[in-house]
Amino acid sequence: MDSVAVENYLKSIWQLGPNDVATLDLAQHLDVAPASATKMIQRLTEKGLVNHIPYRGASLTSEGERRALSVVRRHRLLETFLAQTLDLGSEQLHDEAERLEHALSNDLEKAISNYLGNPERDPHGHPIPGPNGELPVDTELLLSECPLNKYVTITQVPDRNAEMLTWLEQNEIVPGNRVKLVSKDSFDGGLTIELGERTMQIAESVAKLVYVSKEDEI
Amino acid sequence: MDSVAVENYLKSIWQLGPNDVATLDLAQHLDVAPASATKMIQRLTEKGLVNHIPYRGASLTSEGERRALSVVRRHRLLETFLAQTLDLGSEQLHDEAERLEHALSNDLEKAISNYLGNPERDPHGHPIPGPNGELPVDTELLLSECPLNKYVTITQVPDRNAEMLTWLEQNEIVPGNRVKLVSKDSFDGGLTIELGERTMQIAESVAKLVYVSKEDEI
DNA sequence: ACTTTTTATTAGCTACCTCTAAATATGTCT
DNA sequence: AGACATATTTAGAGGTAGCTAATAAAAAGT
Repeated sequence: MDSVAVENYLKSIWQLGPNDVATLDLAQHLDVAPASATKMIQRLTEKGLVNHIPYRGASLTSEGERRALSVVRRHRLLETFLAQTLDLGSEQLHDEAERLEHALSNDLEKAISNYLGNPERDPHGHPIPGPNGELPVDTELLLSECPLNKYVTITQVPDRNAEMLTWLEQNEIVPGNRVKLVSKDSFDGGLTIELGERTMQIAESVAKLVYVSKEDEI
Repeated sequence: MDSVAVENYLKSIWQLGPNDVATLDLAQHLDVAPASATKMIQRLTEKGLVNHIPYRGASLTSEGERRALSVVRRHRLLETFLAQTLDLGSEQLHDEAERLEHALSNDLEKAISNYLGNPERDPHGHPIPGPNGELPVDTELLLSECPLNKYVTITQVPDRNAEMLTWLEQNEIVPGNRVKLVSKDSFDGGLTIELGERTMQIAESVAKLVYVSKEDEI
């Protein structure tokens, strides 16, 4: 089994991918020194989990991706499980799953998935990879890039930033709700959206993390 | 925070205690080489978690015990939580809790305890230490040492050996059930007990791991 | 094209936790 | 008491993962 560190590196490379990931980005994402990231990239390359072109970047091999998706699956199943049983703040969910994901056995993963009815989305709307790493083809688009004046349904919100998540929730930007993109400010990239009766502004940096779907399927 | 290894050593010393624990016993309990146990005992002594008299044995300091009990609390809360939500085989519970206990944050521990109504026993009847390490005074006695021909209530069964646990369950030796000790075979230590309508034999080695209570309180 | 800045890698060190093999202490048996 | 067995510790080494400081490569600016 992969160590906690290895699992975290694989997951981070997956999250920052699928393009070649820069060492500095990876190091910052994991809050380690760049030299540590280089070292680990080399170890992972050795193990055949990562392709690395020195001074260029790193990407996952198919085996590396398989293992990364296994971590993501465990993470999202745990978020779903904890959200359903305990009722924790949405922000807390992520942190707890982050710790527990590395300690989840195959059997327990199955038991949890089963208990939840083998869900395909976690509470933030993120798709849960299947047991063998299958991810549904993503027909969704970013809120920042969706057509103007058309109602769309929010499908995914980011879960990594507790502050942002709280803000999104307070503004009812949660999976399932419908919004309409009214205008894009070409100057600073800010977006104006209509949400129920309200009209509000949302920064492009945030809109780039929210996925929506034109169809009603979620 | 303590590492997984440190937490496991502290927990093992607690389980094998409260007398001085021999290096070899500790090593076997943790499935490591004796030299590894010596090294760790020295590290723990350094940290003030263990008292060690070389060539004699190791025991927990009060701070060491506090931390050990915190691990035990997390373990038993997790067993209770998993037993209540998922329904896993009783044998599986222990193994899963063994992994997850090291990844349980304070907040999640509280949330789980709260969700369960702050239970005082896990599914095997073991008392769950309080948040500050309080353990109820144990008024219970071993099945192997209880008075003859008196009905007693089973309060605790061991959880560390899956095989034994299955056997105990099949024979309805589970917390809550009442038994009567009919006779002790002074030759090999085997015990004859009455359980409902049945009479059966139980080895002393097993009876030494089962606790019973004379009163009805459990 | 050359210099500067940014990014990445290497070198060398530390801590943690493990191991085997060798040395030492303790306990037991005669 | 002396010898043998058992338990414990020390010595020495290896793997993982982190760090800082120094070096090297790539990208950007003038």
